[in-house]
Amino acid sequence: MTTATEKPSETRTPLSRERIFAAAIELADRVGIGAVTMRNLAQELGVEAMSLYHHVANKEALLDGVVDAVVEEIGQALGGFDIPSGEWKQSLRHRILTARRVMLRHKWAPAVIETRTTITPTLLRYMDTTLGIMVEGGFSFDLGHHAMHALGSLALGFNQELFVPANQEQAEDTSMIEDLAPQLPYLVAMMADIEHEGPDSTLGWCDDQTEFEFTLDLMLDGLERRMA
Amino acid sequence: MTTATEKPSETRTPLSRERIFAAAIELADRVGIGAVTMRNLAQELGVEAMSLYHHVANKEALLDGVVDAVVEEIGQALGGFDIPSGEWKQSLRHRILTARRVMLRHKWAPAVIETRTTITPTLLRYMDTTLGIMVEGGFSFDLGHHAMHALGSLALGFNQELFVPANQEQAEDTSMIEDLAPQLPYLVAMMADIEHEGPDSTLGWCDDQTEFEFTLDLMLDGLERRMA
DNA sequence: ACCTGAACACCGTTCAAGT
DNA sequence: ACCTGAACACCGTTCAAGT
Repeated sequence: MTTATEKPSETRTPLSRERIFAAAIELADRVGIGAVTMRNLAQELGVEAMSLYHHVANKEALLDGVVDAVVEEIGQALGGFDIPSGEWKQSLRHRILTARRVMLRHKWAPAVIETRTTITPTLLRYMDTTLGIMVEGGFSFDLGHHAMHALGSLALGFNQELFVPANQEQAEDTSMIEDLAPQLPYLVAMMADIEHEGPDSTLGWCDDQTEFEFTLDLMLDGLERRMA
Repeated sequence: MTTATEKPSETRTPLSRERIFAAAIELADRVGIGAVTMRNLAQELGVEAMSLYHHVANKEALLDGVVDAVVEEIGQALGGFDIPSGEWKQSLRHRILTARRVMLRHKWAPAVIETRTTITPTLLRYMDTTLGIMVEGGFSFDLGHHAMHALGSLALGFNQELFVPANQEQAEDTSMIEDLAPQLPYLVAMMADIEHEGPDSTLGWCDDQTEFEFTLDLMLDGLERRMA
């Protein structure tokens, strides 16, 4: 598959942190993050599990590296970590929507990012330029600081969706809601209101992109007001 | 310790879902969620691990029950799931800050909640009354629906803090930032700006409560504007 | 109806050994 | 310097068996 000649074990590409992280991302994209175990990952690389420990301290360090590589990918999608010259609000909006597109390629990434307890160099650079966009746009450091907290994971392109259905059957199983309907007048009324809009609307009608942009604009508008 | 007489194995309290969930919460509060294994939890209840499976289908169902119990605790802290009569913005603000106080008692809960893929009855009731506050306050169902998405985990009292330092040493280790300082002009300037405010300010100066309320008010103000 | 013990198929990781 | 194989101490869970 690769351009390497097929002579086995002759000039085997040596392991490296970059190769390991790239393989982990590829594996997670293909079979899910749950299947990214040290043993599986090693097999993917044609190596024994213990060989990985020569390049990463442990599994936590592996996941740190994976997150770092994903943020690097955001940087590439942005054409580098520069501060664009235009208006801050538009720059920030574009940056966050770009990050979101990268996250949509790696649906497992938000969950992994949220388990991290250490920051990575690439992420620090990403945070710095994000703050830079705001400061160059007229934010005080104090407001910029609050804004970084407020945007939170949104700045990395995801809004933690609580309770995404694990599978299709689950998404279509409304029996619990039907049982509880008398106790849920507002949710039931909301669903009725939405069905009124179109016959193909059901409980799963929410459009993620729309909701993401609604939240993003809610915050950007609020920040703009506080700046004034 | 309990009021039960000490006669062993005579009138042992039978296992129940409620007892199991309560014990799991107590154990998580005391030793962390990572130590809540089926074996440890069983030992805490004076029973074998396999006995738990007679009451919960598996570990996922256990965690679902735990989340349900935590939401129930929010309900109790609110004095029930009723819709208060006052102004919507104040009611919603109070509700969310109350949820936050409960989460501060169970610091592991946000992470567990974010791993859930099924919704629970108690959570549905909590969501319904949250929506109810907005609708009774004049929101359209459409705006209320967007608002539920926008508030997201905030409505349960937490704002996913990315990269909380795992320990004290890590929080005080600024060597990586110092190495990268030339590439982080805005973060460095922000830190300098804050030190200017007071000599005891460091990188860890952020006050969680303040940041939480900033984000909350940012969103509530934005929703108020969109309602008009 | 409820609980148990042994066993299975996994984990991440340590260690001593190979080349 | 880099990789390996066996082993250890854990997991969640199945199964057949007890009372």
